[in-house]
Amino acid sequence: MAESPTNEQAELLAQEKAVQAAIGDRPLDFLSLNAVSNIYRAAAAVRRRTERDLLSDYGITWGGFTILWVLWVWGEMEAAPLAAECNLAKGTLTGMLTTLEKQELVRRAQHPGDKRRVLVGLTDAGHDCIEELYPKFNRQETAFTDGLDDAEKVELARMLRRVITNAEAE
Amino acid sequence: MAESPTNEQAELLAQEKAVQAAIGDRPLDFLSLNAVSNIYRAAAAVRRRTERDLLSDYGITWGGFTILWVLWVWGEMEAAPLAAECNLAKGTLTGMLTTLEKQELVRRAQHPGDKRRVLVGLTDAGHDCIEELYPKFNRQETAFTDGLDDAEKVELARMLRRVITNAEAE
DNA sequence: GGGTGATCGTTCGGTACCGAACGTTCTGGT
DNA sequence: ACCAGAACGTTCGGTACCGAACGATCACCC
Repeated sequence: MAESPTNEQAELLAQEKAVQAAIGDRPLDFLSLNAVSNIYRAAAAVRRRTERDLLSDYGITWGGFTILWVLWVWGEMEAAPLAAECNLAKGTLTGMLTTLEKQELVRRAQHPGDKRRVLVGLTDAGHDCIEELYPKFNRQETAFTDGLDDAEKVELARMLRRVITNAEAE
Repeated sequence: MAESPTNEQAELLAQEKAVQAAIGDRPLDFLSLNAVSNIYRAAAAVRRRTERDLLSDYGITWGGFTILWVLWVWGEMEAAPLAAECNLAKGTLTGMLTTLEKQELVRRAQHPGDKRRVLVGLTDAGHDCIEELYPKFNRQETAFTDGLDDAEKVELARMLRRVITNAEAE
C-alpha cells in the first residue's frame, strides 16, 4: 500500500518545521526524536491490529497472549521470572493470571517446599489454544515486516535491542 | 549495559531453540519474530523509563505528555485530529483531556459555528510545562538511541514507519 | 531455635486505553 | 422546510498496567 515516499517525506518535513517553530532556536535531535517516537507508534499499531484481527476471536488480550506464549516455550515457571519474561510488573501479572485462570488456559500450583512461591503452567486447553494461535500470530509478524528484507529485519531487531538496553540501564 | 554480544547471542539462540522445540517441526519466521517482539519491548521500556525519570516529577503521564506536545507543535485543534495525531481512540482522549483540564494544562473551547466540535488548546501553564519539559524529553530520546549513529537512526525510523504502514493497512 | 531481614505473591488505588453505544448537531436531497 | 443520515464528542463497561504497601513465608545468625 502506497509507495509514497514523497508524501511521507513532505509530511515529515512539515512536522519538523512545526516543531522547530514551536521550540524556537534551541537545538533539537530530530533523528532520535523520529526514531523513538516511531517505536511507540509501531508498537501500538502492531498491538491494536493483532488484538483486533486475531486475538479477539480467542477472547484473549495481547498481554494474555504473551503469558501463554512464554509458558508454552519455557514450560511451568514461577511468577517472578514469568513477569520478567513478559515484561510486566508482578502486580500486573497477578491480575492477568487470574483472568487466564478463569478462562482455564492457565493454572497455578504451589511450589513444593516453599509456600511463598507459585508455579504457573498451561492447562491442556491453554496448550491447544497457543498451539493453534501461534502460527497465525507469526504470520502476522511476517506481514508486519513486509517490505523489509532479511538483513533489515536483523538490523531492526539489533537496533531495538540497543534501545532496550539503553532504556533499561541503571 | 555492558557490551556482551556473546551473551545476548547465546540467550537469543537458547530462546529460539526453546521456541522451535515447543513448536515442533513447523516452520517459523524468526527474523520477523525478533524484530516485532523487540518493538513492543522497546516501546514499553522507553515509556516506563521516561515516566519514571522525567514525567512523574511533573505529574503527567506518557499519554498526557503526547497531547501537550502535539498541541504545542500544532496549536489549538479539534478533538478528532488531535486523537489521531496522538494515536489514541477518541474516547480515550476525552478522559485524558479531562485529566489535563483538571491540572489546568489544557482548555476546551467551543467551535464557532459548529456546536458539535471542540477546540482544544494549551493554557499558559500547559505551554510553560511542555516548554520546560520537552528539551529534557528530547535528551532522553537521544540517550535511548545512544550507540546508534545518525544513519542508523534514520534507518530505524524508516523501518518502523514501514511496520506502522503495514500494521495500519486496510 | 527464635527473632530480624529478605523474598515472594497479592492487594490496592489510580490512570490509561479500547470499542461500542449514545445523544447532539450539522448537512444534503427533495 | 424537512428529514434521513453523517459527523462529532462523550459515556460506558471492561481490561491492562503501574508502583507502593502489605502479609506470609523463608533464611540467616547468634
